[in-house]
Amino acid sequence: MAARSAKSPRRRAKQERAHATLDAILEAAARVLVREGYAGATTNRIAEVAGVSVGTLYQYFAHKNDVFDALIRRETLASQRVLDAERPDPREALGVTLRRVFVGLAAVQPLGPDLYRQLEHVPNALLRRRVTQGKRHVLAFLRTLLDAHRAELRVNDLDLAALVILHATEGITMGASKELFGERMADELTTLFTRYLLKI
Amino acid sequence: MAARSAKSPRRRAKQERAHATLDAILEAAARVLVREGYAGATTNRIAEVAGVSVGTLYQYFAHKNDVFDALIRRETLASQRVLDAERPDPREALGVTLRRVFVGLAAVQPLGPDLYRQLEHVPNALLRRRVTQGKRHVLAFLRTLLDAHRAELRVNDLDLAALVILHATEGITMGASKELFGERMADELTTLFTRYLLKI
DNA sequence: CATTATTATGAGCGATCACTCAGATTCGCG
DNA sequence: CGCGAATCTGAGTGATCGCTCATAATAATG
Repeated sequence: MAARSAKSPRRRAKQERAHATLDAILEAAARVLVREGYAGATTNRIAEVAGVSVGTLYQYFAHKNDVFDALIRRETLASQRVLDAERPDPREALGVTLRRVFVGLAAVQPLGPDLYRQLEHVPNALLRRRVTQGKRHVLAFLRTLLDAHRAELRVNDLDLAALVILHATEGITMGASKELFGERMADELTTLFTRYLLKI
Repeated sequence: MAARSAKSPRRRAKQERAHATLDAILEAAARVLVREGYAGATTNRIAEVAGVSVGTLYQYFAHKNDVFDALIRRETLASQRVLDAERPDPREALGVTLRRVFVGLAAVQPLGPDLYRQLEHVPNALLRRRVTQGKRHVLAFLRTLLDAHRAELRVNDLDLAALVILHATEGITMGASKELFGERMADELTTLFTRYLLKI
C-alpha cells in the first residue's frame, strides 16, 4: 500500500461539522493569501480568519503547505473540467472554440489571477509539479485543437504555437487583469491568436 | 531635504575594497535567489555565499529587502537603457524594431527570467512599485512605437495593444524560457505581434 | 443517560531568521 | 611607522512562526 501522499488529510471529515470547518480553512487560506501575500499567510492567521484554532487546522493538514496544495488542486481540477468538456470540432471556427475556452476558464476562477499569482509564491516542489501538470493538460488540449484545424493554419510548429498561446495567455491574464477582463479579455486574446494562427 | 529613501546605503563605499564587497553581495544575492528561492535567501546565507559576514551586509543595506531592491534597480536600469537607445523610426519596419528590442532586452539580463521570477516573490511595496515603473516605461516605449506606425496598423486601441504586447512577452519569456530562447524566442515574438498588429 | 468516537482548543516548545554591537582588522596618509 | 578612518567580524538577542499535545467540547450510538 505504498505511501503515496500518505498523511495529507490527517483526519478525514466524517461529520457535517468537519466538512464546514475544512471549507472554512480553505476559504480563509485563499482570502489571506490574496490579501496579505504568502509572507502574511501564517497558519495562525489562516486559522484565525477561518474562525478555528491552529490545532484544528493541523488535524486536516500535515504541513502548512498542504493547505495551499489543496487550493491548487481545487483550482486546477476546475480548469481541467472545463477543458475536458471541450471536444475539438474542425467544423467550428477555431476562434469560436478558443474564445469559449477563455470565457470558461475565467468563470471557474472566482478569485482569478490574484489567487493564482500568490499560489505561485508557495515554495514547494509538490506544488510546482501540480502547476506543471495543469499546464501540460492545457498544452495537450491546445495541441489537439490545433491539429483539428491544421489545414487552416499558417504556423508550422504546432507544439511551439501551443506553447506561445499558453504562456501569452498566462502573461496577459496575470498582468493585465486590472485593465482587461471578462468579455473584452476573451475578445482580445481571440484576436491575437487567430491572427497569429490562421491563413489569410 | 525630505527623507526620500534616506538610509538605504548605510555606508557609502569609499575604498576599492568596499566596492568589491558590495558587488559580491549583490552577485551572491542573485545567485542564492535563483538557486534556492526567496525562502532560502536568508541574510546569513547571502553573506556566506558572498564570502563576507552578515555584519558587513548590514553596513550597506538597512534591511534585507534593500538588497533585492538594489538588484531590481540594476535590472530595470539596464532594460531602460536599451529602450532609451531606441528612437522609433516609421521608415524602419515595425517587426525589425520589435525584434531588435527583444534581442537587446534579453542580452542585458544575464540570469534572464530565472532571476526575474524570484524577484517577483520578494514581498515589499517599494519593490513592487519599482517593477511597476519599469513596466510603465516599456509601455510608454511601445505606445510611441505603435504611434509611429499608426497608418499600417489593424488594431484600433493602441494602449490596449501595448498592454497585450507587454504582458504576452512577459508570459512567454517567463514561462517558455526552457524551450524557447535567444533568436528563436525573438523570432516567434516578432511573428506573433506583427500578425496581430499589421494590415494585410 | 452512559460510553465512545469525533472534532476543537490554544498555550507553549523548538527552530529559524533578521538584525545588532563591541571589538578586531585593514587602509590612507603624513 | 603611527594614528585615525574605513571596513569587516560573528556570536548573540529578540521576535516570529510552524507545529504539538494534553485537555475540553460536541456528536453519534445503544
